[in-house]
Amino acid sequence: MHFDDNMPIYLQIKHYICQQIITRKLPPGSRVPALRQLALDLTVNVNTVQRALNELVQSGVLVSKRGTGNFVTDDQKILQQLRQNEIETQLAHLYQQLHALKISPQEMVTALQQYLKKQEAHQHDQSRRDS
Amino acid sequence: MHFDDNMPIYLQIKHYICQQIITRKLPPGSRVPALRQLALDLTVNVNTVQRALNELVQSGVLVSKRGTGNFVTDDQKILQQLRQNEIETQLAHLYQQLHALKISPQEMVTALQQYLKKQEAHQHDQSRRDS
Amino acid sequence: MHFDDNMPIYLQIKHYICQQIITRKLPPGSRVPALRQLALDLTVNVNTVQRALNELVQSGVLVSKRGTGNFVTDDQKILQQLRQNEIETQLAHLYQQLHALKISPQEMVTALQQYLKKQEAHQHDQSRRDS
Amino acid sequence: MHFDDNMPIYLQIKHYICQQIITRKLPPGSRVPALRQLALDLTVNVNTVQRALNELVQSGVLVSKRGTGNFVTDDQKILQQLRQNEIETQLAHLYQQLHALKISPQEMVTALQQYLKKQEAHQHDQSRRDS
DNA sequence: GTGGTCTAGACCACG
DNA sequence: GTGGTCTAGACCACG
Repeated sequence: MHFDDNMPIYLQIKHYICQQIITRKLPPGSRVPALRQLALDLTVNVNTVQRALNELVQSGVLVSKRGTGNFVTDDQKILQQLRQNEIETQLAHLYQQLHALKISPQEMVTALQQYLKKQEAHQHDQSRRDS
Repeated sequence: MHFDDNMPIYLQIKHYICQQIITRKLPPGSRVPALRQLALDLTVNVNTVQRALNELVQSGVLVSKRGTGNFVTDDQKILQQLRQNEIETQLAHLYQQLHALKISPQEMVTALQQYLKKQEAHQHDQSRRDS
Repeated sequence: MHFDDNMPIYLQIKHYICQQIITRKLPPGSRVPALRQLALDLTVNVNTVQRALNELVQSGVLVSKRGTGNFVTDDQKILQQLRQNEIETQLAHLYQQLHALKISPQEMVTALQQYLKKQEAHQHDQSRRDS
Repeated sequence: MHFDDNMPIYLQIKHYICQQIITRKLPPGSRVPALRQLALDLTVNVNTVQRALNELVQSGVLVSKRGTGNFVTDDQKILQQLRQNEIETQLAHLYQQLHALKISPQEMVTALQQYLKKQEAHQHDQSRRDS
């Protein structure tokens, strides 16, 4: 994983773990990799991972069991919410940014569609080159 | 203006000025408020503003004239590019984030449309309440 | 190192580090001396060195690793380019200056050759005197 | 004329006037344009021009006649020297820079020859496009 | 008054 | 210990 130097790494790790949970790479109730393992995987200091996990435990997304590790909550409500929040946050961010550039809602949608079309074309090229 | 603690202030200032330029609140060729004035307005240090302006000068968006001030370029190519870049960056960010959540392109578009519809409704309410 | 008062120190530092990189005194992938150490060695302020390093990071010549230091890129393309740019800049400068004095390209070459011959003779004298 | 922000403008003006003298655009004994006229031509403050002229008077290249203006010296020795100095300075600068990059004298000559050849080709293109 | 450079020194995130 | 950001404040060139 690659980090953006302009944002605290622990926040980026927190976000990364949330993504894993939302996509069920870390399913409900599953054990999160050990602190030190995560630190190794992400080539990051243990303290930094610790801080990210702490905040996730605080918010109830993770449940810490002393001596055995951290587990993804199996509370469907929290998990549902986590996903909704994440998506809404991203959409709100896009809206706010483009709105500040005086771009109308209709334009936002067409701009996104164009972007996705271009993206698709690129990946087509990519996979053709790979095969 | 209010700053996000999780990002360097000078980058936020840079971004803010770019928005002003894109929306023509700072039209091509116009003078950017004086360095010290900006620092006062934004209640940050002169050097912090300097750094933001400096990077914009480096990239050709602003032109610095010794002893007279900083001016928005009137090179339409650069200004066009600035706008395009800004929009593309935002779309790329949304795409990357939602893609990581395993959301398909079609879903992205419909999610955005729903978000915008909800947004519109809110503002409708807002304006009704205001009148 | 001694600085020319008629040019910003940070640019001179930048140039100095580029030379070290081009001549492989700082080989690809190697660690640049610590920020504070460089400031001590060059007897300038930390921020001044920072600014020089920052611009080299921006241009991809250096890579900054949080908490560990700055490293020379190992991207051969960038390094190659750096060398070429540096040489071309110097030649362009000479050309422009002598051209302004109405000196023809042929004369430039012979003038350079004469200068180098004289230089060589001097160094010969020097080494004879040293031995 | 266009100035390099990284060097004092008065030095650049001084250099510019020297070039005019060496190329006889300002012949020996001729009158240098009036202070205020120069300032207008170069779109520069009067004080800045003044400072450049002062230094040229100090070095004997210009002769100031109270109330009538500044004149180029007609002392051939000084003029000869001025030209020689200028050329030698430029060659010395190139040598010093390329030497620092561990480039041998022979390489310097061939690099210059290549640069001039490329330059010639460009100007050929240019003039063909102009006609 | 205007921007550009530099210093001294604080504080932060990360290792 | 390492780099990154920010502040306060000085000094300079230029207009």
